[in-house]
Amino acid sequence: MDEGGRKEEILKAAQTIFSQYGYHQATIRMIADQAQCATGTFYLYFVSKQDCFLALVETLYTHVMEQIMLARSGIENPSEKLKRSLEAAVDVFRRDYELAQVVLVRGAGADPLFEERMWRVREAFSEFIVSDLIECGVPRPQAVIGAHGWVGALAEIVGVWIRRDQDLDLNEAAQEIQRIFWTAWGLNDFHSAS
Amino acid sequence: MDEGGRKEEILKAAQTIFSQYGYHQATIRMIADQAQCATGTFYLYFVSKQDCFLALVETLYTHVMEQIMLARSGIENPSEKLKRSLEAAVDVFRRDYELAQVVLVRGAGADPLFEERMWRVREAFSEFIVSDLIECGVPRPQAVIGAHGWVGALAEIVGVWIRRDQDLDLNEAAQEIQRIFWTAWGLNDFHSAS
Amino acid sequence: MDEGGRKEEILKAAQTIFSQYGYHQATIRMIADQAQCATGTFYLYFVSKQDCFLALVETLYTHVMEQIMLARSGIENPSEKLKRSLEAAVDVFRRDYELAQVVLVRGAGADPLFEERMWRVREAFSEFIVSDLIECGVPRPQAVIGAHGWVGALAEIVGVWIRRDQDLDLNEAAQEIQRIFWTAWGLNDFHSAS
Amino acid sequence: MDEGGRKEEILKAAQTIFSQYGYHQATIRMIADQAQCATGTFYLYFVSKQDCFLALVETLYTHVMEQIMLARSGIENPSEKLKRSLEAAVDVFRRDYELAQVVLVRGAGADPLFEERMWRVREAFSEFIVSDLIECGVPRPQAVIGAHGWVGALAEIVGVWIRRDQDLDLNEAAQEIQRIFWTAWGLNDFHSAS
DNA sequence: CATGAATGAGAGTTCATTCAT
DNA sequence: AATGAATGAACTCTCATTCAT
Repeated sequence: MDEGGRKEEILKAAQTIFSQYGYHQATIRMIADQAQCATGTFYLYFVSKQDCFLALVETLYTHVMEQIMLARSGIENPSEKLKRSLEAAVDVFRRDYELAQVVLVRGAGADPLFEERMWRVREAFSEFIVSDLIECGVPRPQAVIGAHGWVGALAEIVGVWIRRDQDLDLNEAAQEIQRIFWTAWGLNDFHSAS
Repeated sequence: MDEGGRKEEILKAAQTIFSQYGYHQATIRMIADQAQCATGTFYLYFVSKQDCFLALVETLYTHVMEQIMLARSGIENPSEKLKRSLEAAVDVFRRDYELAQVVLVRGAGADPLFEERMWRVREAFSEFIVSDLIECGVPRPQAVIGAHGWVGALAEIVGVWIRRDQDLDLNEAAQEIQRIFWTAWGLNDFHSAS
Repeated sequence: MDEGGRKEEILKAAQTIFSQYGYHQATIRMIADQAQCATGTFYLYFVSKQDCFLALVETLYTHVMEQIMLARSGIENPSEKLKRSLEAAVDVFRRDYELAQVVLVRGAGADPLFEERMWRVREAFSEFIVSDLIECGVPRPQAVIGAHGWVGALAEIVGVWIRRDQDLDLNEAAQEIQRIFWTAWGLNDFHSAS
Repeated sequence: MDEGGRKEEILKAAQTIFSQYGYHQATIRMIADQAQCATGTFYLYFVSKQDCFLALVETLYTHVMEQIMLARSGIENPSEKLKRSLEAAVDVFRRDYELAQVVLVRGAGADPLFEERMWRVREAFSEFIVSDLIECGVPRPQAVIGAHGWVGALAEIVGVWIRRDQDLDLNEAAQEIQRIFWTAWGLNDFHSAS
């Protein structure tokens, strides 16, 4: 059948509501209304409000990781891999606009539990970059700091993009950020991949 | 001493509680307990929970701006001004550890009102950087993106530093971030100012 | 039976509690306890405590107006219409003992909003009497004052009746009040309608 | 000295505040501000908020009774005594506008305790009228009901007068009410006293 | 599976009252 | 006598969660 229906419907509704109201302002009632179901139905698919929010965080994480893996497959050159990875991540944010808003903007101070999870995601993402940078010849200490900086820079850009209702070319901005870090590390094959 | 100021006591307590629990998990009762006063006393000094939180946000903002102004006074060289501004900001975060945590980490998704306020602060900070960069000869479009990226990178570094309980040299990291952006824009007087 | 209607149950409980304690001494918990439900349930049916109280005021108002309309239907003689109207009103108070107590006795100084509403009701009732009196040939200025006086006299009688736990023949008293005003205005068909 | 100062000042302030906001909306703080003293000072003169309110009720009661006594002194004719008593009472209300508002309008549903006191006052006033009426030859049962009706009618008129900000000739209205009851009881010396 | 009425713990907030100064 | 900062009990209202249907 067209199963996968109900839970995904509710997740979609939750995403919309959370992105609009934030975690605490959003109520189960709102989500249920948006999903056109009863509040009780929500609890058939999710243990709690938290559980549902975390599911969204996981979804974004999974999407990002999937796309990154896809973008890297078959590429040997480490700087090219890194470049494509970042492009893939930004692409996911651009396509999953609402989801990115929920996780990157609304999730931050919502709850210590989410923060924990979100930081693990960022950390994971950073370590990814770190290993690529090391392969590119950047010494580990600088690579670690640079990776965090890069993640932060990207998140800020995405945040600005979301807040300004996309009145900013996310791709262009992401490329400028990339150029900055690229130049700083003397990775000279920058223009070959554009 | 004499006063010490009841309001400051409560602000200090609020800072501690908010930094530990986040805005929504924190309760007025917790704050009052921490400040060793009754809940009613809290309301002698603050109109509401929100009001108190915003007061903390403003405090950090004021501290940062004060220190930046101080660091810039008498400096002519634009890249030197920029460098000192950022160092001053990072210094405030390092000294006001808890406060930075409340505002930068917990405040984000807590409430639409706070988000609004925090983004305005970040925006203000960015525009600061933008004007210095332009003075340094960076074209405006790149300056804008770069400034946002820089703010994001710094915030992330501070976030990591806070989360890891300061197990990271914040100064060193901030300098590495600075080096990255500096190099990317070809600002060659970097070492002359150290 | 089936329902009985949760809302009606709560209204009944509120009526009992309000009549006993007055608006401000009554708490939502008292009402919920009386209605044998949780406090949250109260808020499924009423927006606020005020809303619930006003609902009771409206109920009495509606009952009175309904019965008055019924009593007047098909009657031509203006003094007869007036007489029957007043009897109908008194009848409602006698039957809806508690409700009358809530609205007429407890509602007065409880809240500016209620006062406003209650005075509008009394005003409406007065204007009713005024128009009948004018039809009976009483000049408008006297009719207006007389109508207010009549309403006040009746309210006082009902108040006394309620306070003395009905140890007073309300009907008899109302008729004596009527006789007084009737005589004063020389309406001589008094006995023809008894 | 000009003692009698402080307590009377606070009573005056309380009267103003209670008349404007009603018993429950009024706060000790408001009264203290109006009296230009500290909240603690309030409690030097009154045991509680209730105590202060009751003092106002007593004040009005005393004023009314004093004036009535004065108006009756030396008068023999019972209907004349009654007439002058009522005129004296209405006069007090007219002069002590605010106080009348506090007691007659705001005090009603404020608190079971006040209601109790207020009803005793009204009862006392009624019994006054009753005894005069009996002297005038009105049979006791009718006199009792009539007296209550009269009190109610007067209170309503005063209420309307207060609510409409005195846009109504209170004296005239009171006289019309008097005429009504007078005529109803066949007291024919009405015009001799005007 | 689905419902949505019912729950009740717990939040923010107010304000009459006290008491050290 | 006068102060006003401090108190804390008690209130109204919210909303995540449950469960009988």
